[in-house]
Amino acid sequence: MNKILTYSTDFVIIITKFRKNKQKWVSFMARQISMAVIRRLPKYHRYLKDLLEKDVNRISSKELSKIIGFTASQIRQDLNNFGGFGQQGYGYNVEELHREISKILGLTEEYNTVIIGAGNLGQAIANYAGFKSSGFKIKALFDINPRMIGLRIRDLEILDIETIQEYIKENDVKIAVICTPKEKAQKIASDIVEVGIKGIWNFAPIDLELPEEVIVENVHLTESLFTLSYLLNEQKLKDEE
Amino acid sequence: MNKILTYSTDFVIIITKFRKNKQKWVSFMARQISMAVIRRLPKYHRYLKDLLEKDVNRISSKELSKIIGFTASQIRQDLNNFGGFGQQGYGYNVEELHREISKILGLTEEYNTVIIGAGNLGQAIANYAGFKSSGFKIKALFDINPRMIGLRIRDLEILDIETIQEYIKENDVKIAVICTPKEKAQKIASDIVEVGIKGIWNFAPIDLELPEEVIVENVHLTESLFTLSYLLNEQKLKDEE
DNA sequence: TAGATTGTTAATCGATTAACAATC
DNA sequence: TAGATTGTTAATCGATTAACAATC
Repeated sequence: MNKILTYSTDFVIIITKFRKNKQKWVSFMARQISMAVIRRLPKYHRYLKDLLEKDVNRISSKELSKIIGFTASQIRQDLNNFGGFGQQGYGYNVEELHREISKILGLTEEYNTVIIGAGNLGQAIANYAGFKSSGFKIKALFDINPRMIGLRIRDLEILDIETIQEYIKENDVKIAVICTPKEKAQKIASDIVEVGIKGIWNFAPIDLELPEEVIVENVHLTESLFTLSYLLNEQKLKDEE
Repeated sequence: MNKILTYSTDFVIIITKFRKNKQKWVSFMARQISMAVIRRLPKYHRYLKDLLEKDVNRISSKELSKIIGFTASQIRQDLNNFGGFGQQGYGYNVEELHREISKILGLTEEYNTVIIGAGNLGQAIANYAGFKSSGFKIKALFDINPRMIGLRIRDLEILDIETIQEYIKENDVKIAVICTPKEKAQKIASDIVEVGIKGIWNFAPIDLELPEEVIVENVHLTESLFTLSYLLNEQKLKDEE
């Protein structure tokens, strides 16, 4: 009897905590969302934004299927992982759905961010417009090359890599973009995680070894290029038949 | 009887054609290799190169599993899609396997390549070292901005986008890297495919609509960044529990 | 109301993992 | 030879697709 009382008290606490926030509730229930679904979310976000800009205000899974290329069934399954955003007989409200997916993607959260490596790629990313629709705020670049230190990319200063740990602590930086050569990447990653970095957007061609609670998203350009190479070769063999 | 004769003649021709090239034979048999497998190949290639550089000359699927993070079973399955590269009781010869995967990836094929869009990203890619281990030969950059036309990035000239169709035809260009704003990407892609482009490495945040025989490999940076954002948010909710 | 379309369960398909005979 | 490890078949797991009752 005592046990049942305890359980139901816990249950009331949980229900109260999440009543006003369905997304948190769903996350708490934590039927782990598969990476396959997660990686489709940004694409939904992009297509919904396009629709918004065309002043479309409602869309059915069937219509969306036609433009985005997933099956209608998959679209409904995907969205239902996060809540019932649609309405029978009507479909989905484009603006609402876009807003909800923004929230699910965490685009409303802000993160102080630094770019490590101020070479061509680091500079390209510093100027990258894609950041503006996210909560990542670029604060500075870091480089090892004395000739670069002190220079500015737009309104961002290039700082000495030697000072990065201090900077991260003092400026509450949570995210880093790694654009260094692969030889430097692991050491730097370990160093910055030590002082509070929670997530890394990694462009170095290496698989970083870090504590599992640190989120690493890789952009392995070589792997993408080699995949292109494979597919070209395959197509070529097909043509020769 | 006639039919059987015909069949067996065909068979002899096929066998003869492919006797010396197992990879072509396997491709011809065309049990379609899944994208999941294809996208793992560059990672095998990278880890095998690392092993080569460390003068390791043999490795078992079990050992490789430990460093690359796929199961030993998956490694053996993956490799066997392309041929029996291993030896019972011994494992795989690192140098041979690396060479074979290079061939499978088509890294030995050469492709004249152009970069379209000479902004930060286009320049970063023009300077990108990852190309050197592939067969993609960058010949020129193209831009719409008159102030950029005529400038040089390393030893590459920036040419007028207006002249691109002509250039592609005259220089036997087969591959293009698209680094333009998304508004320009579709039009340019259609234009260049018209004059012989076979493959596109697309950095514009749009899904290009092109004939199905054209190979498109997308690098959608925003989608990668938004995935990072999602995972950070998820981790945050976990921490708050 | 009738038609449309969702949310959700069940069926199918494909990819990963396990197991083991073959063999170096 | 005995031990190790592959290549490959079978079992499992997970993701996608189909179907349909609920309901706007």
